[in-house]
Amino acid sequence: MVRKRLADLEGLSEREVDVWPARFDRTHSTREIRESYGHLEADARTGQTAAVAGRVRLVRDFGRLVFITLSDQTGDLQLFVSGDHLAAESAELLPHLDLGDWVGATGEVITTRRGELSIGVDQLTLLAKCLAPLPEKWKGLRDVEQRSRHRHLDLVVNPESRQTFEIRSAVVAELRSQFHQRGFLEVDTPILTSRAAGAAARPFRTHHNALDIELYMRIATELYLKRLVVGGFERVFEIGRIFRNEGVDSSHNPEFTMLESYQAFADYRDVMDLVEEVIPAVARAATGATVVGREAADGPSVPLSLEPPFRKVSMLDLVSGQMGEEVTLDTEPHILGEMAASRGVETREGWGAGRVIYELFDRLSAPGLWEPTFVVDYPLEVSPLARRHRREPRLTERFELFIAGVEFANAFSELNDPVDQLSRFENQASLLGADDPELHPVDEEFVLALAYGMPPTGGLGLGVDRLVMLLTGRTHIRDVILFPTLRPTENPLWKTYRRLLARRFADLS
RNA sequence: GGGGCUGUAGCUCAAUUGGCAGAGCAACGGGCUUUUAACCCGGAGGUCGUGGGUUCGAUUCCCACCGGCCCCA
Repeated sequence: MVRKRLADLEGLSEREVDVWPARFDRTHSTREIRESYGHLEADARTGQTAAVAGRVRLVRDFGRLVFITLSDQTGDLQLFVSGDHLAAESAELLPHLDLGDWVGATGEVITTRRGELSIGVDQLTLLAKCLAPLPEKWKGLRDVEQRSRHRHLDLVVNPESRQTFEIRSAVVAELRSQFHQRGFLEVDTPILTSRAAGAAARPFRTHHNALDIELYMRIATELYLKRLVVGGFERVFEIGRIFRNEGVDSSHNPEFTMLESYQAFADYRDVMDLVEEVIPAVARAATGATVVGREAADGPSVPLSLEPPFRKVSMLDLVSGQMGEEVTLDTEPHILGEMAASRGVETREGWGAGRVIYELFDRLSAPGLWEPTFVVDYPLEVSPLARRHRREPRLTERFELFIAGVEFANAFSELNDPVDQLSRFENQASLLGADDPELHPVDEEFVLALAYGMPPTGGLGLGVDRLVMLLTGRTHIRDVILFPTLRPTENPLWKTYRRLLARRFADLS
């Protein structure tokens, strides 16, 4: 097949047709044609000439008359190609036209007898040859792995996939706009760092040759951004790729996109207000609504409102409700341990009440949080970068936002006391165990920065990929990342193609 | 880490109680001037994921391996 299409191409170039033209003067997108002429009756002529360009998706060939469905980024349009009206050079091209070819078409805007808006083509130009066969036209490309692996084909044949990434672009654009509007300075902090810090996660390691040092790809942007607040940038944010050397599943990709923001003189209550404004604004900008359809695990799509105010509930109240009896930081550890064990939640020797309560929350309560919910006041042990709660020092001023059982945001009143911060870092060692791969050496530069004084600050981390999933109804993160991380494989087409293309290359030289 | 499912033509999928491998679309040849996933006729296309084992015979049964999907931890 490739051989035949290459032969077509050679045949055309021998007839002095430019088969790889450098440009084409398009006058209209297919959408513009539809918008300007969509109202026409059947069998109409407009006398208006237009030039459109796109990929050949369908061909209905009647011999002397050919209908072509042309597809560009904005939609589809029919080409009406009658042998009687086609310029001679274009007529030569027609028999060599294949599904998938990029063409330009010039002619009158008309409708057919059946009323289909069309271009009555008199000039047809090959813009680029499709040498490889496109996926099947009915079912397209279904296999989820193939769709991620060959994203270019997925985008050609699956319009809903194109739409997903258009929404993703709108989400990122609106996030950026929301933070700029509020006076946040957008910054870029290092991806290659000398130590991975700011989260509990395994980093990717790499090596810098000239400096001969180990480098780690960032697992968070948090510590750098807070150093900028120390430096006097009172509002900063970064939308950036984060890398965590961990497993891949429906909500985790080794590289993903996170927004982090920090604002001086604010606490976590202010950050809640911010999130309540930003999330609905982004939803409106990206989808036109603040209600999304979300499929329950075992049921049909249920509408989910993103309109504020969001529910606010403390972790202790939530866990108490879940357990059916009051749970506090003073609840005896063995009682908490029994609660966990009787519900199949594993705990470890030496965990304090806060750690066990967090585990109960994470395993039992969080998955059931359907409507947008701020869970507030996290135990100190699981929040090493958050300020102690102003009324209960064993808790922190921290919240996470849950929607449809998934964590979307994590935020706190930032810890700015360098003494407390250092002791928290050093306690992590005893908590995680000295050989835990998620344990990182203390970031000295960060602690020293705090020693110069960081104003009270409210910080936020927001998962961009998960937000896109929510707004597009996708349940797998790989559906919202253009090129998700995959095990490399050899494309079975490659051997054939390489041989054929190489032969053609040899003929040319 | 545990469990379940899965890999067959370029794509989407069948079939086989172990006996010549099937369809639609795409591609190829032919026909057709109003189609909408056009239609009609014809021919072609396969390392049945890889490697072993059992068997007269394995795509099918068994084992291992390589991918992938889902659920649980």
